[in-house]
Amino acid sequence: MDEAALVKTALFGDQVSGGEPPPPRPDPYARNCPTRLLLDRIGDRWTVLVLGLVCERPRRFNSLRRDIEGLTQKMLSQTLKAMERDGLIARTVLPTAPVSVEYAVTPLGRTLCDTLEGLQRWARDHIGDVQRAQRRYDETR
Amino acid sequence: MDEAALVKTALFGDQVSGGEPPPPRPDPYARNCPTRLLLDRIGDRWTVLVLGLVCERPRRFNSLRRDIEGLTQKMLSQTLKAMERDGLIARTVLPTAPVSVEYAVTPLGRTLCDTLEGLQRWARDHIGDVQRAQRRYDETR
DNA sequence: CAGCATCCAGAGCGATACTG
DNA sequence: CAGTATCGCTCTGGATGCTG
Repeated sequence: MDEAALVKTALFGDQVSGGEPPPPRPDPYARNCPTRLLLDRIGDRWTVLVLGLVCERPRRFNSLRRDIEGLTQKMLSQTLKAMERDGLIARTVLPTAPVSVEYAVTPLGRTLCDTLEGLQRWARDHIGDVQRAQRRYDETR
Repeated sequence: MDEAALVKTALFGDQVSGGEPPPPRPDPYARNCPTRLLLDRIGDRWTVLVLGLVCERPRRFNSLRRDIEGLTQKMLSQTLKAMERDGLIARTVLPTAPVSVEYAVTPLGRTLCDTLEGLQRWARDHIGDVQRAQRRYDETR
């Protein structure tokens, strides 16, 4: 299937490469569009929340675990690993007595965090509207 | 019955209910924090993309279907319904020959779209950095 | 054209137990 | 403290076929 190949290979060789004059379609909504790639990474339930906390100040594993309600150890572990892989946070092992690990935001992570702040503000300001809309919709069923 | 579309939103019936005095903690990361509620709604694979297109100009069903690569009819249908419920888009049936339906952004939806634009810009500008970080990480395994 | 119904594979995630 | 490993369920979402 060409689609499989497309997803795997064209990732960033994207529309920047190629000698094509005008791309047949601009494809802002192609499988490999940056927005989609980003959403695949931060669209999960925990990444944004963890990033928010780590952005405030470096954090330890169990500190994060405690502060995010409902976040299990497994998911935190998994989330942190993925974020480190994405270059959003940096992991540092401190040579203390029972070993402690610190997670700090990277410069790249911080730029994302700044951007996400707009989203968080929108959520605070408008989630009420959304919920009202939902109730209204549900009533007319 | 496709119950998946209407994910039961205990949303605010959660801890907002009841007659509890003052929340012992401010809980910016509680289960019902606005950011989490928002992410639960737009964190899926399609909502943001659909919103982006509908924001440009009102769109018809199959128009959206064609322009978003890989989007199936089922998911588009599901996504549109949820977005309408959330008050982000409005659905209008036009009395044409073979019936056509238009989806237009609402004022609320537009404010969200404006906010999301920051995200899309970040994605365009930094997704390359993320991918480079991933490769670097994977190589050191 | 604009959907709905059904089937089911796989991802996501919580619960639990164990380790250095 | 900071994780890893495994099990099993739920939910997402793709494929396919049908309707007004």
